[in-house]
Amino acid sequence: MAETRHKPGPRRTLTEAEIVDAALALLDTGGPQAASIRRIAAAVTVAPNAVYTYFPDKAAVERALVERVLAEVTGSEPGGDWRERAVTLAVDLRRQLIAHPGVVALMLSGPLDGPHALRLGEHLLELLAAGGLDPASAARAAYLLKVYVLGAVALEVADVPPGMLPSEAERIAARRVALSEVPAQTFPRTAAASGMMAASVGAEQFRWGLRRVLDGLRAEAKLDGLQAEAKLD
Amino acid sequence: MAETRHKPGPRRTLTEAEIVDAALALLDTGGPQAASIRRIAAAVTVAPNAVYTYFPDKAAVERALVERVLAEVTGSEPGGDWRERAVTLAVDLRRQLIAHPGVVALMLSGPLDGPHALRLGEHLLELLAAGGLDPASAARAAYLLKVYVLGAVALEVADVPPGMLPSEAERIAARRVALSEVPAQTFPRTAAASGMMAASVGAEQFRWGLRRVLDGLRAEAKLDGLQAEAKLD
DNA sequence: ACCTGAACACCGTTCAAGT
DNA sequence: ACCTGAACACCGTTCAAGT
Repeated sequence: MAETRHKPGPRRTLTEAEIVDAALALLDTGGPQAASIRRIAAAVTVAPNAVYTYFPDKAAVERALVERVLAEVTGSEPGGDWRERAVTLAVDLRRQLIAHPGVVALMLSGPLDGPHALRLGEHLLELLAAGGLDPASAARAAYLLKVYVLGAVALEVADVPPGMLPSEAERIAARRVALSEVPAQTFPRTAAASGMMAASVGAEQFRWGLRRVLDGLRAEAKLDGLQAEAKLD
Repeated sequence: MAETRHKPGPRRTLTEAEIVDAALALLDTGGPQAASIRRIAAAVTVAPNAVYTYFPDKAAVERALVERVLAEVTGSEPGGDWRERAVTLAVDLRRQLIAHPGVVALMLSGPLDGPHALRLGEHLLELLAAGGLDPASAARAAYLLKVYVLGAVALEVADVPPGMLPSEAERIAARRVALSEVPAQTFPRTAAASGMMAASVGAEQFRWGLRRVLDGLRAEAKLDGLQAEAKLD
């Protein structure tokens, strides 16, 4: 914490990683408006424009932020049922994204073409192929799973006020309150559903939905399997 | 187009709807950065702070924008298979959101609790109940369908550069180009999948994924049906 | 190459004042 | 109540200059 005042000149005590770490901390604690270039620079005790030595623009910092978070998603070990492996990967990805709600919006604001995004996509395709899906089915299945995970996380995170990282119990409680304010006479089913939904929002609801999606894919995979066998005959 | 210069004073020629329409046009043609309070005000030829007579802050304008777009989603008529009705509703919602890509980010940046959002949610619950799903199953199924539609649209729209409203063919071509740049030696499956994916992105892929989700729900619904019958015995 | 101070063209929002 | 001009505290980004 040495309060060193720096004159202009080469230092290179700063790293891309340090900047991204500072940006992530700001995003987590203060929401998107706290993750400005100027505040990031202040956090690493540097002039605002010094950031542009390391990143061409703010979009590049945001891409690095997404990659930073995706880097910590490991994936699943080979072997075993492909559906279980898919669940493991999806749950792991969800946990990481829920821990950094601000990053979810960044993921959906541009193409997911960074190295770690591609690595996870490749991992998923690999896993599906190992489960016996032909390449075409695996490609569509991987896309569907990506849609499910990102959609579920985005909706889960949408209610979270920026800068707050409440526990799952707190998020569920907050949702319960929000849904209980729905006028029951105009939206009776929505109001009635609020009680059941609130209890199942979160990891449990996520796993349930994921199971439904995988059930839907299983039928497709079987069909493809039959078609493949038919071709072999 | 009379270039009337206005002195301060009550006019009330301006409406909330006019402001929202102007904001939507700016968002569609220029992306999120074009939909600033100042540019919206300029579009309706008014001083920037005049907007605050109609909306408390920018977030309120954004909520109105979401409602404006959701208002045009009709839903499906009663009768017929509930799965077909769900497809109709989902496809209708997708078409409306794809036409206004900038609104998708706004939808995912806060709770979807506006009147039209609630109306569509209620419509979906109604449709599922008419199909024989018990309230608890319908609530979870509705949430899953919401996740799928919003996730699919968000991913589809993520690549679209702000301000461009390319045709579906153009978006498919753009995605093909983007995916063809994936290094094939490090991500072989992703590179291989690019060819198949590119052809199926868009409305066709959307319907396919929706069918998978509905297939997954069908198994669940049957199970619930059996449980309900068992209870009646 | 790396950093600074200063400036530019923007933001959202507030305030006092005019009708 | 509705609108204006002016101002405030911010942005992202660029530029010329220093080491």
